[in-house]
Amino acid sequence: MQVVGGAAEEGRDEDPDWLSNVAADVGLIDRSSTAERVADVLRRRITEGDLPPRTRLSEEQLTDVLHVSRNTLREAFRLLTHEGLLIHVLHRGVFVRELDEADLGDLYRLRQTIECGALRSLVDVDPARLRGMYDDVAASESAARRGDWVSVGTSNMRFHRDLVALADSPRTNEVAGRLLAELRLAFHGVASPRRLHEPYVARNRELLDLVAGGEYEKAAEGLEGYLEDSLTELLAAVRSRHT
Amino acid sequence: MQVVGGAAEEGRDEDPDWLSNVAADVGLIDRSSTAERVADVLRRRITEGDLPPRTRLSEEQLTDVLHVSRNTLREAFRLLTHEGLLIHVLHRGVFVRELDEADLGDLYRLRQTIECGALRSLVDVDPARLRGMYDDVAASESAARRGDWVSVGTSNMRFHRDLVALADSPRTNEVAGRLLAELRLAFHGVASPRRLHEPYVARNRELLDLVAGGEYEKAAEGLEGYLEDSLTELLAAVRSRHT
DNA sequence: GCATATTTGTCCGTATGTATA
DNA sequence: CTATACATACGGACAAATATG
Repeated sequence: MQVVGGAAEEGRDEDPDWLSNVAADVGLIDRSSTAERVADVLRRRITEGDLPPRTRLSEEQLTDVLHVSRNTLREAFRLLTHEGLLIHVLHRGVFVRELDEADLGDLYRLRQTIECGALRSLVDVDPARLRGMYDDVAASESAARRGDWVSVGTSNMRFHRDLVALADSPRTNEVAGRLLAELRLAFHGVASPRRLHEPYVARNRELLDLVAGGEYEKAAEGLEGYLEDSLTELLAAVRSRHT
Repeated sequence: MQVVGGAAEEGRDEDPDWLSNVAADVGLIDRSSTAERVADVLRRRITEGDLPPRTRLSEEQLTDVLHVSRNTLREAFRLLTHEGLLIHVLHRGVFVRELDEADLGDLYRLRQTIECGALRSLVDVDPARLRGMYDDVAASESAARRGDWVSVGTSNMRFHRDLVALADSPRTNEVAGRLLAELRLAFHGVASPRRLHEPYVARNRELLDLVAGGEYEKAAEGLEGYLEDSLTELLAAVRSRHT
């Protein structure tokens, strides 16, 4: 398919390790099946907002564009459906998911248990592991100064992903990743992304300082209120969009 | 396919609501696709222990037995792979997942945050909603008196599923369901299921009484220790099996 | 190490069933 | 009610990778 180009066209006897590493760095993951690469493309289009909620993904149309068979495409659909980005209506096809207010409430409640639970499970975090999160905060601050609120949102979400990752639990990471991906569905198409993201830049730094100081319980309590406020803002934003 | 038989053979103009309800009750859900029904069959075989971990699921073999095409079967594989019950090795096929000790530790840590988080989020649970859980406990006690430890394990897991369901969060339910399904992979093939399940029959009742009394925080704390003990037992059991 | 057989990965064409105009 | 469009499911085919001798 066109995305990976002629990477594995000619039958090299052995792909050296550095090759797959480079491919991973550039984002052209080659170790995966065609279906997963198709899913990667669609996931990006969705999370970047090119495919807004309620968009129908026609099998015929996409097989033409992506140059893959319907079977392969359907496998990609399955992947994304189970990530919550698509919904599958029997005999009607797949659509980009739209989140209603109940979904948002549910999403934030689970975020609260997952993220705060991750914080509370911490013991003696190596300060070196917080460097990435300080980078995330710095990226948010820089983007905020530029007024690039979409980028602020992106690095805020990366902050939360890295926060959960401190707990070193693969399954927790996976669940958190899915929640954050779903959340992006709600962020796109909001009238004022500034109100949605700006307040949390400073709060992220405060939170991170608490973690750096080993005050995990305090951090968890702070995060609880943080998420409640965030949900309130988000609900207000989507409500104003629908009127 | 043969599993659902001739449920919706003749084209009735309108299925009355009670009909689909009955179908759901009996477990012959007809609204699903063939792939999902195939996945249901395989899921049952796996969770019941008929297909032990490391078993390879041959496409050719299963298409013969289940009378479905390879494409349909592969869609079912995809579903179960994303539930964590199968692993998919590129160009080698799918295998029933085997959990190592790290998996078990990870699983229980996430269980702890999810289940205890669900308990802590409760406020004023309607006592009527606890009836199902009291039934679960009664079923465990009855099976324990019979010495049917596998059934004890089954109703214990149902207890935990219903416990999480009290929080009324669809996503939390889904995550908890997947965790419990994965857990069953580890339970089967254990030498002494009694040690694994018996101690928790009484503890389930204690826990439930705390919930009935509105002592959610106390229940959550109790559950933490409960799960730690359970993990210790489980690790000992799988270790003794591998020697 | 090599050649062969087996199995999976991918794609295509088609027939059937379902939803919507 | 009919017609159209589309998803569902099937079977066959070939390529690619793996396993086996």
